[in-house]
Amino acid sequence: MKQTFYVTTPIYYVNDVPHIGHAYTTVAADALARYKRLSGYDCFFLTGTDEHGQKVEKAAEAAGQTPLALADQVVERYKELWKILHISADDFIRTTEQRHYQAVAALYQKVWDKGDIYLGDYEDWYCTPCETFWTQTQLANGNRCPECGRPTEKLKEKSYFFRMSKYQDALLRHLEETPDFIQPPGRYNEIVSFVKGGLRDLSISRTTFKWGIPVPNDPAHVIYVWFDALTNYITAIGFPGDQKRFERYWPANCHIIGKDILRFHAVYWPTFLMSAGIPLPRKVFAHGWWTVEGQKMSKSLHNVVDPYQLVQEYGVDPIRYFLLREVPFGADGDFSRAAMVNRINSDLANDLGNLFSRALSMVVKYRAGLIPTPSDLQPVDRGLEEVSKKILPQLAKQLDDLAFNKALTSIWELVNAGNKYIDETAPWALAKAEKDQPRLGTVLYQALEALRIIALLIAAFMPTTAEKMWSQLGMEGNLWEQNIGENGKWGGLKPGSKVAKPLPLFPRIEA
RNA sequence: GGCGGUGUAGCUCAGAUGGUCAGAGCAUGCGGCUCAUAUCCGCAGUGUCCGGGGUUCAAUUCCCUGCACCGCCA
Repeated sequence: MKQTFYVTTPIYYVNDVPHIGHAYTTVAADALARYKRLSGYDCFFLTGTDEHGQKVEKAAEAAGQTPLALADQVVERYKELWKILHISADDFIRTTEQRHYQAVAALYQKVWDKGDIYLGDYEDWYCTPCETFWTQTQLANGNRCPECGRPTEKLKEKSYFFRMSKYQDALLRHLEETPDFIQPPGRYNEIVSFVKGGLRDLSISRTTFKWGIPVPNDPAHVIYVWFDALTNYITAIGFPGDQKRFERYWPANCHIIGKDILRFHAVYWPTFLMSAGIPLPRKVFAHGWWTVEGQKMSKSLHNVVDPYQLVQEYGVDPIRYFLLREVPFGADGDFSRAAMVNRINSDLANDLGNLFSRALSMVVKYRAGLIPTPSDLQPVDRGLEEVSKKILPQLAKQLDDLAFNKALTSIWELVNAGNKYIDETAPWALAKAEKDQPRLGTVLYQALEALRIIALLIAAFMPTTAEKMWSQLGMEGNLWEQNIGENGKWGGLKPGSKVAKPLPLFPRIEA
């Protein structure tokens, strides 16, 4: 039986429309999922939407429709974007689905049975005009509403609480025993110090709005955001009904999230699970934020990057490449047109695209498009193979660390080696002499073989480009049925098969 | 206010029990090739490794302190 790998994105809130930040998280998860599938794993990749809560309720009311109708529309936008970005999610979960109601109720019941839920008073600051509760820390100067600036008043409501404080020591122990539980390391330290600072019990229900999952034993309450939302990770793999499937994929190998929701994933979620007696996810990875041309992305600055437009302008694979190559996953990055154009032109058009183009052109020109049979290998030929042999194990490690930028840098070692190889062997010179024909065959074969392996290795990052390369190289097997370990070995290219006259993989962008 | 982190070539960053540790990519300049999307290959640089003090035979690397920026918590 295949080893499993379960990776998730957060579920995105339907009160927001998709922007580059959502795309970033999801593209990263997709690259990881694709890589794991190509490495022989039975991979399950989950994304979806978070649809409950007061904001959605109010937005729907303002728009004169039901919350669900509003959600239905936004959900389509997410689904459409994932299609455009070639996201290979295995499931798309919505918190409004029946299966999720059942899962949340079941989780709640387990925690309740453990004696970890009690009814208490929840105190917060209420802005009457906005009908919104704010925590003390969210308030503007003088306890004013951060949204409208008007004074707020302290209100009390009944709420069910989760005994999170009870799990402080257990969580701390788990953090100490599992230093890679939270990534990157800086975030781990933050969480450790947060937990050491003491955990308070957590309010997990509300009575001030209706749009949510009712508390099983007290339907006057709805389950508050995180208890509802986080549960999606177990809903989608069969909790609680399909125990067999659930146990197959749980615990998740990696929750990929933005750094803004780290605490909920690194503290709330593990303690919920501990209480319910469910194993903890293996890893939570919090990535950074993108600024835009050096500025924070915000609605008021009107600089929110629209992924649809981006894809239209630059193409899917260049965007995916840029997002994963430009910045170490976990660090913040700047999204600028100049950086983007530079990456596309240098790495994609000049290095990879041109390598593909020059190699295939020579096969077409000198060998009528038929892949030649290699003969005796010289040191320079073996040198190229060595590069490919070297980077394979590196890649596996880099992907395990979600070091996408390093992985791509490694793959580009082979791209660069390919260009250098062609330079050193000068096939155009070999083509002139009859006696050099066998040598020419070897050289062309080696160059093309490097490209075949490159196609396989970039497939997780740039699926469409990889497919184009694969088919233009005359490969018959389905790219997605390959195994990097097996088919990443040198010599998979079949002599005699026909290659196509190359079309530019990546057009240069004139700056 | 408390605790983490960061500060290295024009730009983005990598780097080391303290002693070939001063590096990569991009940008710049020069040379080479011509198969290729005017692409590729080679060569060349420049750096008070944030400031100050200390430990040491030796510190960019360790310690203290100052400055700047960032994160988490309050």
